[in-house]
Amino acid sequence: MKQPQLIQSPSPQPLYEQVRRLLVERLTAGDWGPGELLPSEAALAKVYGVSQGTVRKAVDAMAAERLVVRHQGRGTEVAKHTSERSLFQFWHLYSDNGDRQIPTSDTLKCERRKAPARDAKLLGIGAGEPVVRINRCRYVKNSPVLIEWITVPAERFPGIERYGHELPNTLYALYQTKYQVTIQSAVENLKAVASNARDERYLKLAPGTPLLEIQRIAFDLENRPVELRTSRCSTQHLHYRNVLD
Amino acid sequence: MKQPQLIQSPSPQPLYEQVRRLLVERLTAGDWGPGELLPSEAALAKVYGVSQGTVRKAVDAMAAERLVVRHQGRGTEVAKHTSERSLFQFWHLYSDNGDRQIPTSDTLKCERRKAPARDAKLLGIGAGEPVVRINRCRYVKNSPVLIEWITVPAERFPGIERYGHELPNTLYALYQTKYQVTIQSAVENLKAVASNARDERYLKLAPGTPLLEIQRIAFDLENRPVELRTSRCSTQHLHYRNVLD
DNA sequence: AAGTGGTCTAGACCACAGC
DNA sequence: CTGTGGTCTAGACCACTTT
Repeated sequence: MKQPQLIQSPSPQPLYEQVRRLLVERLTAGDWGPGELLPSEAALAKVYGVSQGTVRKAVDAMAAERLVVRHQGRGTEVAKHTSERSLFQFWHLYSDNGDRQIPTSDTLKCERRKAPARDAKLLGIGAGEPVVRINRCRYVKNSPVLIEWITVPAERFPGIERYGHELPNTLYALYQTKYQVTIQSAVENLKAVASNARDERYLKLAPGTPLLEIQRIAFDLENRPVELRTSRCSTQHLHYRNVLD
Repeated sequence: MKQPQLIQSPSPQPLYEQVRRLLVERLTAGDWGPGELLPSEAALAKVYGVSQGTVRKAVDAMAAERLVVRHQGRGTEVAKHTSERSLFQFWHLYSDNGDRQIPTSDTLKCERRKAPARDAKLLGIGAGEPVVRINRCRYVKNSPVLIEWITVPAERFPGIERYGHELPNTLYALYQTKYQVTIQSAVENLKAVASNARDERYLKLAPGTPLLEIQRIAFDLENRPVELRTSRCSTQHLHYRNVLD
């Protein structure tokens, strides 16, 4: 029988924070899968021996982090990596006319290899440990807009290289459903760079076109780095939008 | 005598939302200036005829928007545009070595003119209405890193063109202290572009260097657009960092 | 010591979803 | 109708800052 994991009132951490941590742990452990409903606030309050208001504050925090989605009258759902979420949280490229959509993908390469020192360091693994490297070209309305390289540790995604050209468009949904890895946050570094011959061939560009290069590190629920992604993008008809507030 | 502005319980808006709006209004009207303390939660609860918990939720929301800063034991302070805030909220360029600082500025031009149609539309004013246009070159450790053009409506910033070369480095603090305009949020659109002769002269670049162009629209407390800013930035030694979560 | 925000509780009532 | 989250209250106690 699972015990209510003693919680004490006079402690370094507020109660709602302790509850939040316990819930995130259980969520990470897979006690409730993406799309399922958490127990009701009243039930959780009883389990942890705190008031419903305290549970509420814990769940509010998780909702703010988009770990969970509240539905009045229905319950609180564990967040799923739908294409919606990918679009709103992880896709910042807009057409200049305002359109916005997840582009389609062509997988160019997908193979296992040893991690270069730099990638290994960023992923928090040992140099030379196996990673899978994916190269894709992505299209909006059948026009190529960017090429990207993705590196993930093979250990967290066993056999992912076998998907090859069958890799789905929204990788984060695959990570979540097939490998129980939920991408929770990311950091992107942007630079302007000149296109090289390879860019020009795939993106049909004139030599030396300025490109936007986006280097992303994506993190799981426990803030461990799980994916590196470099995208080189023509901004002739697109722009990267960022809201500061 | 100012009346507690009747608040009714069964209404389209939750009470805490009504309180929040009223507080933001008074804040916009200047009832409390940047750096001052709001009345205590208990006092506000009495004024508006609601419980302290409801005021708390309203103020929490304002704190989340960075309109206000809470200090346990001291009170709740109206947010100031310190260089700190400018740095954390509105400055996304990092040195590749990780450093980060507000660059110094040289004002190249600062003059009144009629708003071009495009700028007028973005600023929500009539075409041809007066604006002030500022051109600056900015430096990190005495190296030029970007040139920027800033356009503000003359009506909101009367006489700002007379600052000329005396314009301070952090304009948003000037807007707030001299013109009671608090920049609250902004939207940035980024593109990679090729440098032109002017860029190359000021930034000491080779012809056709790729630059990061950042177009920003900044909004005040009431979400009205009050500043347009275009920055062209060499990303040889800098990058634009964005955190997604 | 007095005043402030921060946490926590218990309980009431409302709005909505699903049976 | 029942169960869920959403709002609101009143009051207790704690932690911190200021006088």
